[in-house]
Amino acid sequence: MSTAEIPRDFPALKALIASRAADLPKRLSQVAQYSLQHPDEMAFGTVASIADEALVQPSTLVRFAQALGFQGFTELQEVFRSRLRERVLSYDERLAHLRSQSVSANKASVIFAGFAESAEKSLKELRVRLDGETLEKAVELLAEADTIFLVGLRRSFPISSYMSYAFGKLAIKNQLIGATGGLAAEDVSFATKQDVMLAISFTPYASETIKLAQSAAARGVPVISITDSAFSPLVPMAKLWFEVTEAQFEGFRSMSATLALAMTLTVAVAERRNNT
Amino acid sequence: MSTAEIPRDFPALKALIASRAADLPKRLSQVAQYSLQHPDEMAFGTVASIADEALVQPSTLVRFAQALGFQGFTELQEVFRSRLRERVLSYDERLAHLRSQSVSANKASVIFAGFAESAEKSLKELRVRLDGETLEKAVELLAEADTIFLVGLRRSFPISSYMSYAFGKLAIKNQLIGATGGLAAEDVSFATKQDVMLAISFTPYASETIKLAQSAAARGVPVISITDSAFSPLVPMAKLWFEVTEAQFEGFRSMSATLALAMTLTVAVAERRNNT
DNA sequence: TTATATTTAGAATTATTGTTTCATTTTGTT
DNA sequence: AACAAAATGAAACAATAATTCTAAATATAA
Repeated sequence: MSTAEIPRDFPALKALIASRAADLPKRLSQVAQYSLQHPDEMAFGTVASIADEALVQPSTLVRFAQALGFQGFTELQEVFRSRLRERVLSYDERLAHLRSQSVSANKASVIFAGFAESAEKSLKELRVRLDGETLEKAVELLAEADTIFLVGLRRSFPISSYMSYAFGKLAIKNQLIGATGGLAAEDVSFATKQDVMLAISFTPYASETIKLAQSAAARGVPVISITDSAFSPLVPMAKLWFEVTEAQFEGFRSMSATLALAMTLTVAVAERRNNT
Repeated sequence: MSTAEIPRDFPALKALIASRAADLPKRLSQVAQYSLQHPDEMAFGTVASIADEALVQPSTLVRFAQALGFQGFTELQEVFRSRLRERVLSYDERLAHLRSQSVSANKASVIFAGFAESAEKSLKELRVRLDGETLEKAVELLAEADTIFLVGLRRSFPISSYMSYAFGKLAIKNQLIGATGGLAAEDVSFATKQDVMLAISFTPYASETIKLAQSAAARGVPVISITDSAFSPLVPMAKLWFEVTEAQFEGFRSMSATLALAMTLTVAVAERRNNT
């Protein structure tokens, strides 16, 4: 153990824990992980309460502290507490810092703040707008589908690919269209009335998405659309449709609200299927 | 004293103390003043240490707490502690509340609220945690890269595919790995020291992502990681790394914060290139 | 001024909490 | 498979800390 430098500030402690965690015994590395994931609890809790939550014995916490070079748990806890003390202070400092910088220098963090802001705004808006009944109907329709065809290109592709991944994990049959290049039209031609197509597109609407949705609808395949306005070309042929208006920043639209809706549909469909 | 409402949150407590301070006995109002001037000490200190600093007897602190309607000092201290973890706590509480609902009602709109909530929590947390300097360095590194290699599978694939799309629109040379099946390792083998790899992976880390990042790093390709903990296997070989902890709901993690970070990197790199 | 009520200080008490010990289990090596 | 070493869990122990109690001091009212 020698007389290694014992960290007195949180960032240093974090680095130490992270580096040591791998070669620590099982329970101790379990504590290592817990400690970085629940730093607040580490700061305020008692040995017993923390041990309880981390699913270890109180003595393990003391050993953990000692393994890091501290005399006991109390000394380790002091570092976690210092983090909270500093955070309150650095809040004001951070703001002052941002204000002074935002004009010129630290451009990237300003951009991040902008994207975070627009994501939050989009979420807030969809919370208000999203119609519970449409949602229920969509879930029901998707739950009864044989195969779910997911269509989304360009900007919408992350959404459809995420849904495909999630449906896959939940053992729900689905077909992701457009992932592999030019075979989209052929893939979709297999869809029948027992299937459902979920089409996702935003301005400027990718023409291929629209064509695919139209041809599917023409053959009687129910289509559910996620799009950004009532005038969208994805609306007319849709059996059900969702309007999601994402806020934009620097010309790029957030996707948080759409993603939240996508996750909702995925999970809700899975639950619906399990309960019937 | 009657059964007045005992404040559980700091703002309410502050108001109560301020209003009562005047008509409290000398020592008690002395404590009142101290408590609002040193809320951190009130949160962390012991009865003895606080009494010492406030120049009163320990018992006075207990009487002060009781005069406000609390059972003892411990109960009062809990409110001061809550102030320091307030932000995070109230989010978790809300999520816990939603989770408890979803078991019974199982309505899709409840699920949506849950995902929206966890998205907002993730964003808020990353706002506090994201280090401006790391961000700047990452932008610089990416801006100077010849080709940007994007590695992200499974859950991270939506992120990397979005970045690939956005980089493409911004005319920044990039290579999306893993989109087309088994050629990943070969694609990556073209990367040189002039390129940069951006690797994205979260628990449970896709083994292929890790292998690709390792082999690239071993050949001297700078690697930037986006991952969810300091223990991630993507951290050791990374030149720079971002920690993004996404809140989860129903076993599915939000991706909003990661996406916001991805968009930030994309746009910031584009701007950096245009300005030099 | 005197009597009464209130407040306070300091010690005594009770409770809680951190630490240590030791038997047991697990892990790694011969 | 047997042994040694390391790690772990449970409980006992020691310390620390919160609370209560009592006597003294102070303020208040008659």
